Amino acid sequence: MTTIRDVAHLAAVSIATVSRVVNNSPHKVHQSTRENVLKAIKELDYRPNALARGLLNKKTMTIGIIIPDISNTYYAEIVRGIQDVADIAGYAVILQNTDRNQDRIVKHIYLLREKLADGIIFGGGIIQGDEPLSALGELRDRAVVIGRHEVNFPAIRVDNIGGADAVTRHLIDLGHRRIAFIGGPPVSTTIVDRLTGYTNALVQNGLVADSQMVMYGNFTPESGCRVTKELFARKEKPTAILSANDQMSFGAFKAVRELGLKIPKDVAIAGFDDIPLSSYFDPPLTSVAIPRYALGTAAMELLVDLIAGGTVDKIRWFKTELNIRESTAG
Amino acid sequence: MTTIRDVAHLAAVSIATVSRVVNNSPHKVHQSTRENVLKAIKELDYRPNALARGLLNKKTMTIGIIIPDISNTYYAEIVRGIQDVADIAGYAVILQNTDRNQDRIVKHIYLLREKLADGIIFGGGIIQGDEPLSALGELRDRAVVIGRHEVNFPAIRVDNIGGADAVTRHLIDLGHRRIAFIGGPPVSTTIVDRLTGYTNALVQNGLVADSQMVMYGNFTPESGCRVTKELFARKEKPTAILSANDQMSFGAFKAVRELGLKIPKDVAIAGFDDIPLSSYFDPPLTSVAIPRYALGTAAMELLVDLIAGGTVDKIRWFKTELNIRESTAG
DNA sequence: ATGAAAGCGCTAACAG
DNA sequence: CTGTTAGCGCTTTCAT
Repeated sequence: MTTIRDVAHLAAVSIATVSRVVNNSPHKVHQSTRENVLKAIKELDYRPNALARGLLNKKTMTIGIIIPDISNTYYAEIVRGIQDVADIAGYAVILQNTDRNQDRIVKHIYLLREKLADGIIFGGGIIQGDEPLSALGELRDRAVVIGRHEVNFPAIRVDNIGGADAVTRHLIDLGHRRIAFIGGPPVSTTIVDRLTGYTNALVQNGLVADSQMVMYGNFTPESGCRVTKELFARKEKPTAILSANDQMSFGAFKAVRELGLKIPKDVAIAGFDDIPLSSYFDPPLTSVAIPRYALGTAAMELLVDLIAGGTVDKIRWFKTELNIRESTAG
Repeated sequence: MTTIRDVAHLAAVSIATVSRVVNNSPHKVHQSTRENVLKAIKELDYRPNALARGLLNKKTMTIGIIIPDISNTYYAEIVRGIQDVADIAGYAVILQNTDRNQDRIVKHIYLLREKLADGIIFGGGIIQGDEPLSALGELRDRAVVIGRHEVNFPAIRVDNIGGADAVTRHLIDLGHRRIAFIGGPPVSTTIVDRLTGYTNALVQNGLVADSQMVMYGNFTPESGCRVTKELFARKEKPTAILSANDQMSFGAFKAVRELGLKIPKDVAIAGFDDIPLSSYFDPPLTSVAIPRYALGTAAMELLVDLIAGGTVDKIRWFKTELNIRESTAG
């Protein structure tokens, strides 16, 4: 491995001069000296050691992302947004999956601290309790969260209540009165908000929020299918189903097909997320779109600000968008 | 930030002793001393600085993954596999998206080198030319690739030829004679292999490989839809379509529906990847499954070996699996 | 069993 | 304009 010393030797200058050239230091370096150094650098294929650098100036140009699961498209697109901004800003990104396991969250926070990450983004899932907080240490004021959390870090939030309200109203406007809601694990604030929006819309339109009509899946299509079948095994059957993500909606599609019912004639179905494939199902799915990629870019931009200036207490809201398709309409 | 020095002070020992305790060094440390140190560590919430460590022993416990696009499920699951193994082995993972841009690949390799990554995995896309190779420097023998590349690093490969052959045979066995193939960008070795398998199967069954029947999309459902419509605008229409990924198959579904044709009665459709939603479409899609997650875990295991022992020239093959569903069968 | 000290590769005063 | 040097936090001989 070639070091700054090797370059200094070859260029017959001191290591300080090499450092100045490498860092485009304001310190003046004679043009010819600079060229010599540059030539030596190229010849030796020299790359400054980022560890040594970081050790000195406590800045590693590395940030960490902590998310539940990268293989979930939702988070993957957030990460993509984060990455793209990080890339431009010159940050490397360390990715950590947690599977919503609090112990792993804490472990990963510590790891990021050891590596002297310049900042951290909690991309989803829930941060709760004191442990993660105390684990953060000096990273505490270099953290951004996406979503609604107990902690009050600068945050990127989505108007899930508004989104759920809008899609529920849409179903009500179509004449539906028995609208079922399929949630995910009820610990998620996202789910809580979507359920709240749904309930609000019902109540404000003079309908009863029947707890019998609320079921919980686990975000997979399988669970959507299973839960839908349960719903239709009741005497009071729904005429519309809103599920907390598209995957479960497609499970519902399957269940409904197997029951011999038609969408949207016999039952209307709507989802959340608006994944790219939603318009390719038959019928195309009505869905509440979340600007996932933008969530990521915004989070990283916020973090860059935070690292640079120490801005705090910012919350940036994102709106959802209701994309009406044939699974509820035509 | 608390350092080893602070701990030494509080525990009234030397920093050497603290280091021994922290690293469970074979060097004997008296039990009572050890306990004192441990107490001080806990009290100060001390975490060893990984940069300083890495600087000294040239080992950062960090590896890099270079992939085309994390928001693509295919790669996301590979990354997940890599991460899970990395996590257990104690490695942090730096993720880099390239969008198949060679300049970014090179830039990211350099970055990983600067950060003294212990190893690197090329998770997809193509590594070509000398530039990436020379950029690797000392990382050259700490690299693993997934897929078939010009470079000959230890590799994880998928039997795409066999997979394409199997699904094509399946279509032939069903009586199809005009089978179209929708590929992705033809630079991809994956696509080349799938096309090869398809062609082989045709030829070995005495059919002509009609170049008119081969189209190229770009992996999106939109492109699948567009290309399928083109196919059906010809006089010689296909009776079956094999596409290089499921996304394009679903585009084909849409095109076929719009043409008023029935699947599989009028046209059979099969894809590659077998994404989770494939069995939720109507009809469920026949698809060649790729063990994405296993590809990731295997790659990371290989890299761990490489870092540890310097094993080389290993290639590990993975088989595909043909999942027959109603889009081709009954 | 413990400590002192060298030095990993680099940057930033401080001299000259 | 260029060089010398201290020291970032840590591990590891080498002494004691």
